[in-house]
Amino acid sequence: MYNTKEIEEKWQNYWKEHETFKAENNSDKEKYYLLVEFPYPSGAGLHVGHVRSYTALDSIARLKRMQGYNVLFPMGWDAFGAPAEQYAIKNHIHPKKAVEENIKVFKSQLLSMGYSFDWTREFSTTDPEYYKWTQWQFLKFYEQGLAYKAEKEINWCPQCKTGLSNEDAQGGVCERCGTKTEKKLKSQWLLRMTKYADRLLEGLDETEFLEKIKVAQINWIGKSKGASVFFGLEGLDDKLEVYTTRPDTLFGVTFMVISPEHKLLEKYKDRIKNISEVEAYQKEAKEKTEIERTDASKEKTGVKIDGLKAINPVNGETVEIWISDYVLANYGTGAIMAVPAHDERDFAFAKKFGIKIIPVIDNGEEELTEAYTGDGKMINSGFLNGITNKEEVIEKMINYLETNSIGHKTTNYKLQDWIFSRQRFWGEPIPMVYCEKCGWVPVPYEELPILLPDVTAYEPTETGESPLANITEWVNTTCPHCGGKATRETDTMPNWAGSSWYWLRYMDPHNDKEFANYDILKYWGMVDLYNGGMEHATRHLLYARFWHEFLYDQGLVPTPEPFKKRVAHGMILGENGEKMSKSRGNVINPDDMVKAYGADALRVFEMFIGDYSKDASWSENGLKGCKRFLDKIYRLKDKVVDKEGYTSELENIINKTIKKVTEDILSMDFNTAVSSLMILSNEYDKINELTKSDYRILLTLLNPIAPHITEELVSICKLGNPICETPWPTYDETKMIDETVTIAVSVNGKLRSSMSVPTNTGKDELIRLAKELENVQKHLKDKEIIKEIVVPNKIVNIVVK
RNA sequence: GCAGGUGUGGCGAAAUUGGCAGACGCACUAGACUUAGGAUCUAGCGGAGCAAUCCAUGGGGGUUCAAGUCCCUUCACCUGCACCA
Repeated sequence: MYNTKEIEEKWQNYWKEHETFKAENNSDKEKYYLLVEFPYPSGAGLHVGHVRSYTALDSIARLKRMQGYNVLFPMGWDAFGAPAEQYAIKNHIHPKKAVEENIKVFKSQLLSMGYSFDWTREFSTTDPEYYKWTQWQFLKFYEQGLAYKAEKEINWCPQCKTGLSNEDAQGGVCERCGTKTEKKLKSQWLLRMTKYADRLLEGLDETEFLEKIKVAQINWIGKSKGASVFFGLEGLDDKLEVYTTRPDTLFGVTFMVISPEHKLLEKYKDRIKNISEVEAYQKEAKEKTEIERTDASKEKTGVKIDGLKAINPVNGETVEIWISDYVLANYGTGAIMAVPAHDERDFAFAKKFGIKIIPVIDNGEEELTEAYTGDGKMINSGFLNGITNKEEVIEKMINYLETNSIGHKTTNYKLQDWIFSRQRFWGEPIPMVYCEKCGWVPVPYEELPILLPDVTAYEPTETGESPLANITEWVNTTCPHCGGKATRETDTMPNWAGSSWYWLRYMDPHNDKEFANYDILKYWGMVDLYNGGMEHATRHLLYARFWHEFLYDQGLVPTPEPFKKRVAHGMILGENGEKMSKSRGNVINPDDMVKAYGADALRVFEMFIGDYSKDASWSENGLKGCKRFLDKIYRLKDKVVDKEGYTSELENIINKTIKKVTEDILSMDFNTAVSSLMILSNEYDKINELTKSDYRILLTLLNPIAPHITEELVSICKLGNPICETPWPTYDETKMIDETVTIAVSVNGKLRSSMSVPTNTGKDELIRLAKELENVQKHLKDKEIIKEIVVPNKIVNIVVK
């Protein structure tokens, strides 16, 4: 009937030649900034999941443009990092080359879908012109003391042979390869993200993120309020600091627990009589994976330290110190005061090792069978006895701690500083130089970018060093400070670095003086709508917000928060309802679908497939149905006669459909937008003649979702200028009023009949008409009418007894 | 365990926010046209019943003239986080 490929290429060329989708940096128009997460140009190419989210935002972009907005809808490539590097290693080509090839494929696939990206703003994070500014921003972090090098126990992936951030090692497994991570002590660059913990929490109020995304971020930041308490060490002029959220239970402390990594153990090695037992436990803990260690259901283990005892500062009692892996080294102070009566974990530990349990909150029971965590009257607690209000007790205790200098109020976060070093070749070199004399020295701004060398070996090394360490001619340099011999930092940045500011570069992508001009940043402001996967709710989104808040503090960007609204698309699952994967053999290649049914049909189908935010299973039959819908629209052209103005009997539904489609696309209810267009086309199908206006409005409304075929039909039928160059239609409320409405009539709430009456018929009249209906009379017979309810234009309900 | 979410035909889903449950599409059934049909058109399509009618939105209870929608309770599944002191 028609050749989709020909039509699609024709219009894709038209848009390119006419620069239809170019966003203007100097414009009087109101701006609208739509952002989709830029993809990794992996060897696998475009996924039908990409098609879903890109089509969604593309249709909004197209509609907004027609509504007169200056729309920024850019696309680029997030090409540093492990996937690109592994692809290169596997295929024995340089990552740079691999990235180039993959981008080419990816881009041609995106072009074939007809997306309205402004391609003049395209860049890759691996372009030296781009990563120059990533390095530049790192130097800013360093200048402000927010980038620092520290010896730190990090998550190490033995498979990838690189360190990972906490965010990349969630659940104790490497996010890339699924290998269980190990703990490894390494000197690392870190970004002081903890300094922004509160800002990252407060900033959420300025956004319209989905609730579940906000919750995920709040949980990850993990703010908790409590107190630091200093326990004395018996016979020593030293203290053991613990963090607790329940200082009110201090009188219930019967032992202390420190993590196996706690520095106290090294410090007082000589005093500890059972040091070999302690060391054996430390070794055991180290060899366990994070998963094994943090399995809450497993039985508690631990060793009592013989030779070190703590003194409870509120009652002077001596308590034993234990080590156990249920206390984590990297949270709080790595040490806890244990209150077995009121903490489940401490309770389990005390039961196992026969430690005494002293209740300090009265729960009314004789015997404690489990930790009591509720409210109650304070007992066994000295000056706190008798108080029942928990908040009051906590406040009293904190006051006591502070006046006696044995503790103070503190806030704690689960969020930790961002581990920013990767022992990898394919990443932005960290622009730092190490000099024997001067220590770590930043590379001067004018020397940026520090380019990655062109070499042949980029496999990770066995030693845990970056592959760059082997390239001596690159590593050896002079100190920018003293001019003496120095070496470059050989670790590279994590691949989250490039994606932590890319939306800013899109606004001013060719600027070689600054990462982006401030006035231009000010014009575009915040990203209005940012779409991406749920998997980035705590990582990319947290890093990006942190980075942006920092730039704001430096006066480099105009707003504290980067993204106004964040939405997440549901996954496209395989036809069998499982996640698409090569091993399951249920992967659908968008290229094949475009070839068989055309880009428009694929776009329509993915919008029609279901609720945008929910997962949906692929269905080739569903796609065929959407192709049939487009074919039907194509056939409608034969009914078009040379007349203008809407056919009067269609006027009502046309106006309703304009309203529905406009609202649905903007609120991302794409499935119902498509369905209302199907309904409209079904109406067109029922009549013999269509005016040019009738046909054009249908094509216009469908255009954001199916841009090629609709433009082609406007052109074939000579319906005027291309849709993309004309304004989006408005609707006329007065034309949407129906002349007659169908009223449902029920008796005792059960539907008995219905009637067609003029719109806005009065209540009394409706009741009168309703009672005349045969089936209604039948149900009213010999009954007493108690109540008559009328909802105008909707329903009549007669209640009888 | 905590947090967020979802339960509606054979399937994907709608439901103007308390007012005719199942729009639209898929699959299926019957028929028409056809050398042919993975094209098109017509009709049907939650269950039971010849019918009037009855039963149906995970289960149970409640509010109401009226509940998929509101309240209580319970079950199932998904997705995060999880020994965070």
